[in-house]
Amino acid sequence: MAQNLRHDEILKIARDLGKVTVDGLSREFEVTAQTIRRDLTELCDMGHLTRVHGGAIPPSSVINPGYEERSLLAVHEKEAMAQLCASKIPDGASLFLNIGTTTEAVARALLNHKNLMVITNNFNVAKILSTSPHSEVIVTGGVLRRSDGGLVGDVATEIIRQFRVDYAVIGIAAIADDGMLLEHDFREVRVTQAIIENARQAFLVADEIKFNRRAPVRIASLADMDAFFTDKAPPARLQKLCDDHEVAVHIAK
Amino acid sequence: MAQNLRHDEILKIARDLGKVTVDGLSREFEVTAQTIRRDLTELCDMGHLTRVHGGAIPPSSVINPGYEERSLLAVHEKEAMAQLCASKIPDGASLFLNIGTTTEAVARALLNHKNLMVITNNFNVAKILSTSPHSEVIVTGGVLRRSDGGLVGDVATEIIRQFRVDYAVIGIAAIADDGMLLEHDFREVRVTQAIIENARQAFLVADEIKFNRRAPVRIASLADMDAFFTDKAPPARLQKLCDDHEVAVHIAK
DNA sequence: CCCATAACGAACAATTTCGAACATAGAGCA
DNA sequence: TGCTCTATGTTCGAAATTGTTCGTTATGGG
Repeated sequence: MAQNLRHDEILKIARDLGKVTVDGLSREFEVTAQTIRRDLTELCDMGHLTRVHGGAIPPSSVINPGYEERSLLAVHEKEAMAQLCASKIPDGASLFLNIGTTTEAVARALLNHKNLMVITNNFNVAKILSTSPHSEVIVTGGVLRRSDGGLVGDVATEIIRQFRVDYAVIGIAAIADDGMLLEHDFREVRVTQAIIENARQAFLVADEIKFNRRAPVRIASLADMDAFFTDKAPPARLQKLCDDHEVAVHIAK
Repeated sequence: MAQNLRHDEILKIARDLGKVTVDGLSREFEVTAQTIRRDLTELCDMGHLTRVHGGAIPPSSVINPGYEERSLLAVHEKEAMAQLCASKIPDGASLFLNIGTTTEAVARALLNHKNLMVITNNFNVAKILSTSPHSEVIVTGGVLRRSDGGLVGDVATEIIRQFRVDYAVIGIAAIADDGMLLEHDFREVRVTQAIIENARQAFLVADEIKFNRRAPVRIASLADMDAFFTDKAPPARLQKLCDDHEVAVHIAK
């Protein structure tokens, strides 16, 4: 990885000005445009810049601050899982969707459903579904957590208890070996538990990554779910747990 | 993924000013209007802006179909009012913002303030302010009303009562001759009243149009406000009411 | 209601930028 | 010295962007 002399400087300029141009840099460093293009190509491959015609800009500075990278992880798998999950939810159903990028994917997959009633503490889910004229969206209150669009706070629990819905669609941070569902933030525990308690059926949606992750806060057990949507066959122990507790396992594609 | 050198900057300008014009941008970037039109078309296709005749505005109301068709003129006046109102709110303040497109404009004008704490039952306001890393946003829960992004429901009142903030920024549907502040939906009455009660100062923001409108539900009186921001001098009777009750009247431009 | 004006979008031409391939220069090393 | 390796310059056809023109469509004023 031969770090180029210009690279640091280019990044600095890009951050200062919000952009760099091939032409400007080639004059600045007194090299040919082609050399600058090669620099920019490398910097973009490393993810430090985004290439545009005529130059480059810092990666998605306005388009979607920070959040995008995480949601880009395994887009296709998430999409397929979400579609599968959505296909099990009929038109006219009422449902909860909790915090997490996975549930956002489900929200997108539900855009063409009709007459849904969706209750969510996920600001992004509300944003997505608000574009569909077919469904009613109810948002729980709370502090808006910028990192993931979560609405955090106890009021959510109260609002959720006012409903008794058909489905709960749950996304989580990690699944332990023994089937424990885990989250990072203890404030979400009660909310998610309330969601599970007040739904007739609970669907867990979690991609393979969650099998190998850790998180500190215990929310519930995989055994409490009615269905489990994922993208790869789960480890044997989890599969057995599902079999023992009659949790339907759906693997996308 | 057809990103362009100008796109990022156009979005920034649109967010700062609440609008962009084809003419203004073509001068700014020194390219022809047609090129700017192409840029705007792409940004709109990606959903980052909403096109209007002569320019584009942030899609703060993807939800609100009527709003998109309004002319840039109205946007401009609202913007001036909003800027004026925002200028009276110091960094570090806590405030309520209620439902209405006017308060959305104020939210945009507040984007560069630091360390604000904003409590709102306006989904669009939350969306706008969530892009700023400087402020904390708290949303009340409720049913998401697609027509204007309002969060409707009684929980809002409860949440609001948990706070005692510095400023309440109130937008309303109409002002009667005698200074009554009016709304269309009775469900908003208690929420807005709670907002006024729990703020040290109440700011009313309303453009000229509101003087000549009618609405059925009484919320409060202009006399209860501490300041009134508008874009044209109000009718004599209202002006007198303000004078009598020490309501500061601020007329934009 | 009609008209003048501005804004719009499509099509085409002119220009700029891109990336690949190849050439060149200099550094490091046996 | 002769060799290799890397960074850079050069050239050129392809692709993308931009400017121009023109007929169509909104908007605001009489």
